[in-house]
Amino acid sequence: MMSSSTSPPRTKAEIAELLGARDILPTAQRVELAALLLATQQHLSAEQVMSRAKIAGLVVSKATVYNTLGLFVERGIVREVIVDSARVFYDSNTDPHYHFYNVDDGTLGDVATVHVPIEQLPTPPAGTVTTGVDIVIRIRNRP
Amino acid sequence: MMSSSTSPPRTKAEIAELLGARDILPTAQRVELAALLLATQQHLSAEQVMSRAKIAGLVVSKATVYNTLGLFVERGIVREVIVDSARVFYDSNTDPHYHFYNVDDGTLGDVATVHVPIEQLPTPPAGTVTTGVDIVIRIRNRP
DNA sequence: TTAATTGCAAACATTTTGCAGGTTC
DNA sequence: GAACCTGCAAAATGTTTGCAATTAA
Repeated sequence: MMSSSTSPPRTKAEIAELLGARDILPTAQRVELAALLLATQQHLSAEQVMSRAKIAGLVVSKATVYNTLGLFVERGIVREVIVDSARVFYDSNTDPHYHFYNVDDGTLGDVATVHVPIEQLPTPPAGTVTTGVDIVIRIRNRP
Repeated sequence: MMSSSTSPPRTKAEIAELLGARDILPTAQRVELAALLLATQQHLSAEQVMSRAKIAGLVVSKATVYNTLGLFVERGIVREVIVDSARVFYDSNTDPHYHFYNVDDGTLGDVATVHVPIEQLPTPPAGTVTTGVDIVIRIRNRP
């Protein structure tokens, strides 16, 4: 199984291939948004994605940014991070890991799973299955 | 230090006292909302609080529910739980613990900290301090 | 009586949706 | 050419706010 710690796809062809592998029709907007998102390991809100797209000269509407981010989450291209009721963050690192969330900045940082060794997980309630474990370490700038 | 696992305050006088201890003026709406919230250990969204208040025959506006929940969070009467981008949950259990989140139901369950033994926490980035650790175990109903 | 609180409605921010026009295979 | 995608604007959600009327100490 390939890890997203592999160096990011660089060419549009590589990105188109990556999208195709997840049954995503690689339209111009999707390829460019994926290129933007996957360029580095990062955590961006939808609004940040839009502003970076605009800065990069991309022609994408707000609706398409939201639709595309939703599709990318559904297909495992990026991961949703829920730490703040005000907005969703999209994480280009889909490998298992946890997060620091700076409530002063509104910025996210990665925490490798090895840094939070968990001895055991509780059994989920009867009739349910565990689909994931999210750990958020909330931090503040020191006064 | 008192734990919220103590049996809940029952009388309005007890609740008023509890609010007063946190420098919250115990108005009728606040006392009734606190009584509703603290009756048992539970996880309610603002909308659920409003609907239960209405069912209980309370006279409270939406603005007051939101203002009061915000105040209660700030003063440690209840705790915010962020697991879903669509709404905030308010947890009447303020003792340290983690959560199951059933994404099918939108329901929360408690997980005692002893059930997720963490050997160590990572050092927060320079210039920051850790203010809390949230763990959410996402579950789904078995197919 | 003076400050604090409430309620209503309007404002907000984020995200979703309907639909006409454009694109892809 | 059939299915799918995009963009605009409007709608939907959940939450916050301005302000006049009410209540608390």
